[in-house]
Amino acid sequence: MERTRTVGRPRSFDADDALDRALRVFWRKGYEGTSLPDLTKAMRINRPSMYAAFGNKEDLFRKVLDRYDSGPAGYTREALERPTAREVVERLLEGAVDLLTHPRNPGGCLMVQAALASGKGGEPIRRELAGRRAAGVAAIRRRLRRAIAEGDLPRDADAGVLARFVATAMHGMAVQAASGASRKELRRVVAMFLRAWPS
Amino acid sequence: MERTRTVGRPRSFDADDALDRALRVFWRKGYEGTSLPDLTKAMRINRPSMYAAFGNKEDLFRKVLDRYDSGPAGYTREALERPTAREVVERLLEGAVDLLTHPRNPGGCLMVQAALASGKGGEPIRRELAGRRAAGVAAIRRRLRRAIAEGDLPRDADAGVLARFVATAMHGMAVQAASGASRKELRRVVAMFLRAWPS
DNA sequence: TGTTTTCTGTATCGACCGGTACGGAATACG
DNA sequence: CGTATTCCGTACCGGTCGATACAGAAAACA
Repeated sequence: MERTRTVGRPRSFDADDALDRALRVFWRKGYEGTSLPDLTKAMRINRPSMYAAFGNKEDLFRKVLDRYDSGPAGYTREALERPTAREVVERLLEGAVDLLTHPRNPGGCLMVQAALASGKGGEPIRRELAGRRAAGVAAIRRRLRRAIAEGDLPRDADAGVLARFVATAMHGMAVQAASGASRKELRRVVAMFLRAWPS
Repeated sequence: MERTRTVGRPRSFDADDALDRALRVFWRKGYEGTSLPDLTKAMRINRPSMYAAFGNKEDLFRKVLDRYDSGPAGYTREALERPTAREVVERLLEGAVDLLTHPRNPGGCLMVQAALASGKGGEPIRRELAGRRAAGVAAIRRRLRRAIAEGDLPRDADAGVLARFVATAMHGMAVQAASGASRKELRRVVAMFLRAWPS
C-alpha cells in the first residue's frame, strides 16, 4: 500500500488505531454530526496530523467506510458464500442482528446512521452511502440469481424482489436498533422474516 | 388555538402555507441538513418573521412533525381502526409504500430522513424522533393486543414482536425509498412481508 | 555535527450556523 | 389625523464549522 518512510520525523501515532477510533465516532454520531474536534479528540491526534495522514474529513470517512466493510460488516462477504439461499439469508439477517446490537458496537449501522439526508456539505457522502447500499442489494441479488439457477430457490422466484426484501429487513432493523430495540427482539423479528422466505 | 389579532400590521403570509413549505424542505434535507436560509427561502418569509410566527428552528420542526402526523402520515390512524389485524397491517404497509413513493412527496419518511444520528445541536430532535417512532410501535402493539383478544390473531401470538416486525418493515422501506426503490418494487416487498403474517 | 526531511502544535482563516436588535412600514383604534 | 401596536427587512451578533500557515521539534543522512 504505502511504502514505509525512513527519512524525516516519524509519526507518533498508529494510523490504523486512529482510523478505528474515527470509525467509532462516525458510527455513533453520523458524518455531519461528527465535528473535527470530535474526531481529533477521539483519534488522539491534532488536526494537521489528521489532514496530513488522511486528506480531509471526507477522505477520512471513505477510508472509514472501507474499514467498516472489511471489519464489522465483513460478515456479509462470508454470508454470501454459503451454499444455499436460505443459509445466505439466515446469515445475513443474523449477522445484521449481531452487528447492530453487539455491546461493543455503537449500535445501529454506520451506513444508515451516517447520512440518509444531508445539507449542502454532506451531499457527496450521502450519494456515496446510497451507492454502497445499492451495491449491497445488487450483491444479494446476484447471489440469489445463482441460487435460482442451482435450484435451491424456486425457478419462478424473483431475485430482485427477494434481494430488496432482505435489504429492507436489514435496514429496517438498523433503524430499530438506533431506536433502542434489543437483540432478543430483533432475533424474533428475524424469525418472522424467515417465515416469508420461499424455501 | 390562536386568537385572531385585530390591531397592528397584519402578517403578509399564510402561516399554514409556510408550514407546509417548511415540511417539504425538512422532509428532503433532514433537520440539521436544513439551514435557516433554506427555510426562509422555501417559506418565502424573512428570518425574523419565521421566529415571530414559529419560535425557533426546533419549535418549527416540532410543528412540522405534528403536521406530518395529521397530514401525509395520517393514514396510520385510519389503518389502526381497521377491523382485523391483517387489514391493519395491510393498510399500514401499503399506506407506507404510498407515502414513501408518491410522486408529489419528497421520497422517504420524514421521521427517518430527519435524524437517526446527530451532532450536538440536533440531539433533542434526535430524541424526539426516536420517541415518536417508539410511540408508533406502541400504538401498533396495542392494536395487535386487541386483535389477539378478539381472536383474529392466534392466541399465542406475540403482539410486541409482531409490532416490531411491522415497524421494521416500514422503516426498512423508508430507507429503500431514500435509496431510490420504486413503488412497484416496494409493493412486491410488502407482499413478501405479508407471507410471514400469521392470519 | 550540519543539513534535509517530515511530523507536531498553536494560532488563525473565511464561511456559515442559528438567533436577534433596531428602525421603518402598515394597520386598528381614538 | 394622531397614536399605539404589530409586522417586515436589513444588518449584525457570537459561536462553530472545516481547513491551513507557520514555526519549532524529531528523526535520517551526509
